[in-house]
Amino acid sequence: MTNPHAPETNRSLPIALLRAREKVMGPIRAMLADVGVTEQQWRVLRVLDERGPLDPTEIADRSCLLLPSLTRILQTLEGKALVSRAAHPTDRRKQVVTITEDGQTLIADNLKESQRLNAWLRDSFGSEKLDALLDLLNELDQLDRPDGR
Amino acid sequence: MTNPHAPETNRSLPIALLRAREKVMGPIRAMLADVGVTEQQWRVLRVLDERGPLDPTEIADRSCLLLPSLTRILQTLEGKALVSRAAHPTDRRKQVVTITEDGQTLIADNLKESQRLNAWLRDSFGSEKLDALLDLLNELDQLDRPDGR
DNA sequence: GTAATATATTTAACATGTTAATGGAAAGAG
DNA sequence: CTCTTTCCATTAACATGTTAAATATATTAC
Repeated sequence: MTNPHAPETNRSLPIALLRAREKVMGPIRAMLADVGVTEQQWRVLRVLDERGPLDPTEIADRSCLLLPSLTRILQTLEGKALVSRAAHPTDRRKQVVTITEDGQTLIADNLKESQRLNAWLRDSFGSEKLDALLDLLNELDQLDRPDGR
Repeated sequence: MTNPHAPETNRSLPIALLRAREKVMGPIRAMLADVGVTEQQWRVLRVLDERGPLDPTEIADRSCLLLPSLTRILQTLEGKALVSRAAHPTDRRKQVVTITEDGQTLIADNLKESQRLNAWLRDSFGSEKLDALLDLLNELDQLDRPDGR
């Protein structure tokens, strides 16, 4: 059974986005499960690794997480000693989150496999189609919603 | 701030799918919140309304939900008297879930607004681009994953 | 017909999504 | 300077996502 889905739901954009995301994330989740981090924890670690120490609000924006979720994720990551937190030097409302050496090691150990999965996607789906898809998704993201939020 | 996202994350397919989904679902969620049902509960009700009584496994497949989630959702919907459940006539492992009149009324009362939001999307994004996007997403969904699952 | 296997659904446990409310700290208005 | 407002982060409460285990029933193999 290659495609068990009814034709009508194939034309529902929310469902199509859901299925596509599951297709892409499945293998990545499997890889991360072996290391003991979730997809969201991985996103946070990568942001911190790429951009250096950040405050939670900026982490949330860059990793597409809501702050309440991020709060819990940072607590988990701190418990695993993959990140550390310090008070902001001037603004005492903020804090500064930094990836630890253990965190950087975890990223380094799995980046190659992650890139291999990306390469698989680009190869099997086609480079032109992948770029076209990304362009369309980014265009869609820039629409103004009817309720203006 | 129209587009606060760093350029590199715009080329990450999982993130792009996440953002696009949020863009499309935001207004729908707002509409459903007024009625007191979640996005997932709405999907279940629509499937039952369109296809008639079904067993949980088929509902899960058609509404893109995992069975443990669906179990809880059906309990909630049954508590709200929007669906009813009965034993399967021949196979006692299965059950048959049916949408109630209240459930059908809820669908009818909100279908027009839902269609209005779909029309907004098609108008503002463009009919050709929307179809192209759906085609690409469906193609992506038919790839075989490298881990074969 | 019984044992082994497979299927349908539920439960459990933990993580995240989502909205609202809270508490503490900075910024602005007067 | 004080009052109000805004901002940052957390907590709370409830719903769902995800994987594994449990339960009950059906099917298959022998």
